[in-house]
Amino acid sequence: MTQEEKQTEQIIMDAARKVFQQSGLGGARMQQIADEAGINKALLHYYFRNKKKLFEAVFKEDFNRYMIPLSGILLRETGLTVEERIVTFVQSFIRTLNQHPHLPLFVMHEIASNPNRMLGLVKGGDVFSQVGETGKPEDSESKVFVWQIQEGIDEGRYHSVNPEQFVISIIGMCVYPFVARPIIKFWLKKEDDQFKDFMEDRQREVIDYAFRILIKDYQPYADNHR
Amino acid sequence: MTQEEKQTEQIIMDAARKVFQQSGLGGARMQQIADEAGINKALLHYYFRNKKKLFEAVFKEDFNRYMIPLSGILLRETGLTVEERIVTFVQSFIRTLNQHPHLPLFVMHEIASNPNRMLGLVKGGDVFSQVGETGKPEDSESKVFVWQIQEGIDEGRYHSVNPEQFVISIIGMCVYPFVARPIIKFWLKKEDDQFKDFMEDRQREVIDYAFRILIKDYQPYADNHR
DNA sequence: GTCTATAGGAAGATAGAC
DNA sequence: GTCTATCTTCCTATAGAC
Repeated sequence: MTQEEKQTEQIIMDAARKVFQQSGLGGARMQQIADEAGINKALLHYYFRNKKKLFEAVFKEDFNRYMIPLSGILLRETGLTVEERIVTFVQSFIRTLNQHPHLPLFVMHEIASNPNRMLGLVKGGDVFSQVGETGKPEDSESKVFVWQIQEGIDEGRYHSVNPEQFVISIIGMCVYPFVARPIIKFWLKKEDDQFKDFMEDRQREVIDYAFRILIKDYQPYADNHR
Repeated sequence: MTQEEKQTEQIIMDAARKVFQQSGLGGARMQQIADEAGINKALLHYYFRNKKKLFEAVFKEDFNRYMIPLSGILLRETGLTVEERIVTFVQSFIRTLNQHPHLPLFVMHEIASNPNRMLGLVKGGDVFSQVGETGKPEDSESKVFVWQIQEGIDEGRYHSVNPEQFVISIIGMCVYPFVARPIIKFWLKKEDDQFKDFMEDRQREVIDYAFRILIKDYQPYADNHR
């Protein structure tokens, strides 16, 4: 693949990403993508054969480049403690999504409209995939975090949360504002810039919430200084 | 409007809802809706003139019947305390969405793809709408909950959270699992029934989290009994 | 009110020149 | 590799019979 090919291919994918994120697979128009890329409709087919293949290329790239690494912070075997995972995850997650605010809704919507095909697409580089034995058979690597939390509960350091519910809550607190972005912008009367600032502040806040939910003697720094 | 008209109209809307929720406005096909309703394509146009109008009817009904009342529990002036609001909201919300799991993603996605038109559609019965003076001018009724929380913080009963961030967190913890339903089902290896049970359990858990984030001397019942 | 048949147009995909 | 022109398919929407 020459340098020029890669460049055009990338221009097309960026244009396609924009249109697909706005309109979804069904609603997107090849003409609109071509216009956005400043090229011709026929060229889209030259590079990607058809609309579905173009979509899958975009989706796969998004999922693998962003969703997988981010989930990995929380779920994969990394040697991090529970607390480190939470801090790193929340910060990386919100910062990344602040750069790509349309990503979550796009990914969620397309997975929902065809779970098997979409989840099938990303198998292989998948955080969820069943990998080798970890001494805890019948379960996947993606449960390490869950076990770590359970351990802390058993040792009496943590409140007795349901680890799976807790994980979903952290992710939810981070993702939801982006999914509901237009509503929140409307409710809080914020423009794009202000929303971004609001989400920057949110990092501290969510970490604080997560720790307060989980850790038994948690005393946030802010409590004595606000 | 006769009884029969209303019935047919409702059949069409139910069919349309199903198809729109699965495919979005752009991806939905009038033929598919007609099939789903067990009637003819032409009849759709007889009742709703065109696709866009049919879509708007469905969207508006969903939003007004479910989203507005639910948000109202949390946000509107009702005489409830903060604690009562949280308990009622989380329970109603999760129970309702357990009946209509596709609702949030549908609503969010369509608002995102055209915020002005969609948010315009629901103005009037809107939780966000600016209504009469409440003694706190320049702000809307939908901020009552925020003020209540601020009051509790000032009185030293609550931790010093950012009230807006806190509200969004509660909603996020409730909504996110439904938005990410296929992924979560996949990750936790749950079927529809098990997911439903998981969400039933989640009610207690989220209320617990919310209280632990907010209330200074919160001692959950479960802590002494698990 | 409900159907069949079809007009009319939009959008994906291809052929072929350059 | 990139374009213009065109084919073909599919879908919305309407006309008109019953």
